[in-house]
Amino acid sequence: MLVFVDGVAVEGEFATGFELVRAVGGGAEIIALEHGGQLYDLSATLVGVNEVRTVAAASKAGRSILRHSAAHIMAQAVVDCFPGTKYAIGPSTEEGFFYDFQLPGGARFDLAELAVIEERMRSIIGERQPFIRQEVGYNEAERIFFDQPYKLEIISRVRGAGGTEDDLREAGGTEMVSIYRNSERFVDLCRGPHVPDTGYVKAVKLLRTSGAYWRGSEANDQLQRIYGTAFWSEGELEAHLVRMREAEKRDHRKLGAELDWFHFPPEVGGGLPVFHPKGAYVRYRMEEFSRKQHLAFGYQLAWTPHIAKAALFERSGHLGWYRDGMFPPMEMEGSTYYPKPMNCPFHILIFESQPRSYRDLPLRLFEFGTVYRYERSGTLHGLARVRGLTQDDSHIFCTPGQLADELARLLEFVLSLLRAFGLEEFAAELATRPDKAVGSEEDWEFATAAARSALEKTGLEYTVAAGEGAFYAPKIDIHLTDAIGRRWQVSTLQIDLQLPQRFELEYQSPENTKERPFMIHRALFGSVERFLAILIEHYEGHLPAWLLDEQVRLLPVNDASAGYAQEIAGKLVAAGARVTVSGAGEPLGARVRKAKIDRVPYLAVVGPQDLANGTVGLTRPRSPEQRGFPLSSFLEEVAEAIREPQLQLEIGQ
RNA sequence: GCCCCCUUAGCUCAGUAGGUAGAGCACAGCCAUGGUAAGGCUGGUGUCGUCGGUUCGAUUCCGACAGGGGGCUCCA
Repeated sequence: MLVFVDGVAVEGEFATGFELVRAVGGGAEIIALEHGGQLYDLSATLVGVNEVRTVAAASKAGRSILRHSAAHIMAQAVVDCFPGTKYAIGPSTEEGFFYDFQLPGGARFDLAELAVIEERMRSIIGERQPFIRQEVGYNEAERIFFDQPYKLEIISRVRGAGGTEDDLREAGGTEMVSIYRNSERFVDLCRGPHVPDTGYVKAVKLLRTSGAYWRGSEANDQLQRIYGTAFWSEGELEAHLVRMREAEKRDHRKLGAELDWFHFPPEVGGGLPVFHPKGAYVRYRMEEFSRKQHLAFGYQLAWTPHIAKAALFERSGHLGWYRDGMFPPMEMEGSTYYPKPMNCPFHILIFESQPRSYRDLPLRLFEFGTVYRYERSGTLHGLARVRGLTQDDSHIFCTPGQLADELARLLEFVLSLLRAFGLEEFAAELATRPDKAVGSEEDWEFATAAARSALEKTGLEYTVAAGEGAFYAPKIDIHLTDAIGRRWQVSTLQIDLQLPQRFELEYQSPENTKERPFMIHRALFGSVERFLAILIEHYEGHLPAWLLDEQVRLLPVNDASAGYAQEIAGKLVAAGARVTVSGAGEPLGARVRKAKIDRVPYLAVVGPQDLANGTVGLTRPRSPEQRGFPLSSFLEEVAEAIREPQLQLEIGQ
């Protein structure tokens, strides 16, 4: 018999996955099989199956099998350590796994107990308990789980022919349910698949506890959740933990406070940052640079207020579809005003303030517009998720014929501006028509094709997220990868089919007819606040010198060197640098330490020897110092580092 | 919004088995003029997040609320 394994024909008859894996010369790198769109244990029967795909241990699916198995091991450990514990559900997640429990007497886990549970898990792993799958009827299942109310609930839900995806994942089917047993003591309702035995889980770590309601509803029991993660090797786990610590070190909330850049006064309100002088300076540089580039690239500036009457947002549709995301209304002189959640309606008013000709198009409006959005308190996260944010927002009005080119030049502009901030790794995502969408098929088709051709023109790697578009428009999202490999969504380009229609926008065509323009919404940084957060984390607080209010700090070794320091400062200032001199009021070591904590990009110690030789003692971020560095080279290097980046653009205006 | 955890000096944190608190850093003054991540001495610093309850007495115990953190959820 011929069996197709990953598309390759193999001669033979295989009772189980183990036999097949052996036959194709595979080993532990294959952890499960897939056929008929389902994943199966290696121990599952293969009789009558003639086409399978192997699931690599290292693949995403392979890792979630591992982590799901680790969740079972954790549940067994918890039941061992806390007899009488009821266990609920325990899936794998993006980065690990969790399991929800109800401890006897409503007890909670504490951190010390996690270590005990982890220790117990290691001994279960050491026992190499096999994961044994069985299919049993409902009555049998109810007998097995007689003292597990959550499992019984899942069984009865599945039995009632209902059952959610989660229920099915736990129970495994609607005729029979599947269970996994991996010792006399522990059995769980589970669809699987699992690793062959507990010994496959080479590295496991419990990370934190939190509360969670059964089935996510506060009307239900309150359970205790433990999060953990697992890997195929200690090395991978260690790398993951290092990455977590690294991310923690880069946390922009911590660095923001340390650098004295911003904070969130409770008196102002959650998600509403105030920027201190140094942080405000960085913002100012980011914004001025961006404004300048926009002006050079054919944009015109716009400026619009923070609030507007309800009628505007009714007309734009925001009150219809976005009301829950808006700050509540204010009354004045019999009118109702709302803080704006977006800038587009205002820019549209500018477009329609006068009759427009095709000669006016494309009309590109640009604004740093601060918008206010209601984000639920639990979702706020430093500058990355706020309630008052400044979008570097633009709206481009163009003819249908201009759309594809306009998108292409826009993409290139976006990428070159992001590159100017030292970011290098990008990926795009084209989000297409969702099921629930407005507008004609033809319009969607046209706009999506324009987006696609723009992406292909720039050669940017992109994926298609089918059905992920806004209900009114396809969009292109730009993601960037930071210095430690995390992906952040930044820019978004949306081709709007709806607003021009709602506002009945028109322009006069060359044929003297009235035509409807296309509109492109575009935020480049996304929001200034969030982009700053990304920069802080990407650079670990060491932002490029051209953005900073203090670029050079000079440290005279003693008072006798103060004159030399002042002389150098004068030259640097003349070259356009922002310089401070930290005089000999305290010991040099202390001043050096402070400069490093403040992350000043250029730190120059000058003393009598430097004065005599025309040198400085130079320290750059995260590099060893260089003593006796020639002053002239230092001046040149600083002049270079503080220069604003130049955009590399192929498409002209 | 929901769950769990946390909230003591500007910051990081200790502490009181219920009798109104302490360290380091920071800050101020004086001394020290120092060659690359904390020089020395002296000094001031707190409604122990807020409100309520229990108690002779609450920073400590209980409750509510606020703020922060970790998750969940949501993100046209």
